[in-house]
Amino acid sequence: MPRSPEYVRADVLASAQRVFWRQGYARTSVADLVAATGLKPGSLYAAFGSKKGLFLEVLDSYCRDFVERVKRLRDHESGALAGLAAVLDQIVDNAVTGADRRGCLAVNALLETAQHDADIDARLRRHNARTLEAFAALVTLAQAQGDVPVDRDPGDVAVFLVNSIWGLRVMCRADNDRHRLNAVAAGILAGVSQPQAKARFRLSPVR
Amino acid sequence: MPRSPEYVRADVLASAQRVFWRQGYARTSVADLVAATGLKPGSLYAAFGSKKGLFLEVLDSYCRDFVERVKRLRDHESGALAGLAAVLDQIVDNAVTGADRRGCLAVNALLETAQHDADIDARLRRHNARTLEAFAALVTLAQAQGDVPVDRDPGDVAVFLVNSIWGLRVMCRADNDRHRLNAVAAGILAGVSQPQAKARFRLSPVR
DNA sequence: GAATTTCTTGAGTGTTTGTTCAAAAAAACG
DNA sequence: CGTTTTTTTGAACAAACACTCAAGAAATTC
Repeated sequence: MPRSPEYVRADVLASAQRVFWRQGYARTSVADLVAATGLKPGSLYAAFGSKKGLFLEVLDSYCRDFVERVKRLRDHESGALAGLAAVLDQIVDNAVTGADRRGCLAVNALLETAQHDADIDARLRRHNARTLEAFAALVTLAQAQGDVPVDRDPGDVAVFLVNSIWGLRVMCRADNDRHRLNAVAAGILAGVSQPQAKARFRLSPVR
Repeated sequence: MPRSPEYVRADVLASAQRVFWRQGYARTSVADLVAATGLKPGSLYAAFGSKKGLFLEVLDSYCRDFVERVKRLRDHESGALAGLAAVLDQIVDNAVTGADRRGCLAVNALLETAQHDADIDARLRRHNARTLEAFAALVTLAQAQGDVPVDRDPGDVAVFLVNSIWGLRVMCRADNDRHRLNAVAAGILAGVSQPQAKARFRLSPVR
């Protein structure tokens, strides 16, 4: 007896993701979403509850895909570290050619919205934790492959890596000089494959 | 014959900065600014032209202060690199204690607004360039002080540094684990003081 | 102290926002 | 084909938005 929806949920999410990614959360109006998805307001609200509900679902699928891609780096033919290098390379290349100046949806959302919304904040913190785990596993593999010194803590290397990549996502939006961005990528890889360094300065002063 | 204003422009900018910093550009309404500055809409618009005009002036003063602070690191008593370490330390400490979860106004604006506004974008690109210059000068000094290998290009080290700091500004908003953030800071410092590394992977593939 | 110029005030502008709802249309089943 | 159930539709809503303006207040100059 029931009528089945005409749209495919995944398609709607993909369209909405494009708009949110390009414009950010606040600058995307429901009218924009209506235009992008082809769904009228009523259908959108029946399916997702609210603009924020739709955004949360978009964000979830983005984060899932992201971690999935990181995990897949383990299978890179030239080794895990080479896979990582390829990713950095792609980020730089996209930034320079201007093909993708949108940065990372998760990073954008973290800075734009997370502080004002507990739901979004919680998701992004969890995403960050999962990303760290995935990178730590990647580092462990790279150690087994002889590309990362075994005396280094995989968690420490992972957090350095993720930090650098978040930075690259920001830097790409203020600078598209290939030489400079390549220097960053090279610095990151060097930082990963160097041996454990002794701390030269006290890092947690008592206050 | 003229009447002089009752407010002090610098005070108004400082109040507005606090609000913009905490809430971002889009989430800050003119009503918020009226409440924070004490100026009624009419006076605000007479003085700054528009909400965006006020924001641009706030952003300019923030960027000026920021670069100024970086330049002042040259005078640190234990050397330029130690000054840098102290800054990283302060960022981590603020993030952990929760005293300052606002991040960096410039980074926030870059991700929230720059792509949609040519004026803001231009300012932030210039700010990025000036920041890179200031850090490069700092690196050159640190080389003279024996804390950074002299075979490294100061510009390359500077862009690595700035990239890492932008990353830290992002990471701090998704994570406030002291151990992890300290690992990042240590990784950055190690990355700066290590000798020139040979590239292990090709970084600019032809496409 | 009168004249003049600027600043202050706050109600009011039209627009855009996210969201709702009742009616119409369409699919699935007996 | 008719009944039932769900989706689709688009007009309409109140709230919030950035911004304006005319009138009154205050300070400086002559």
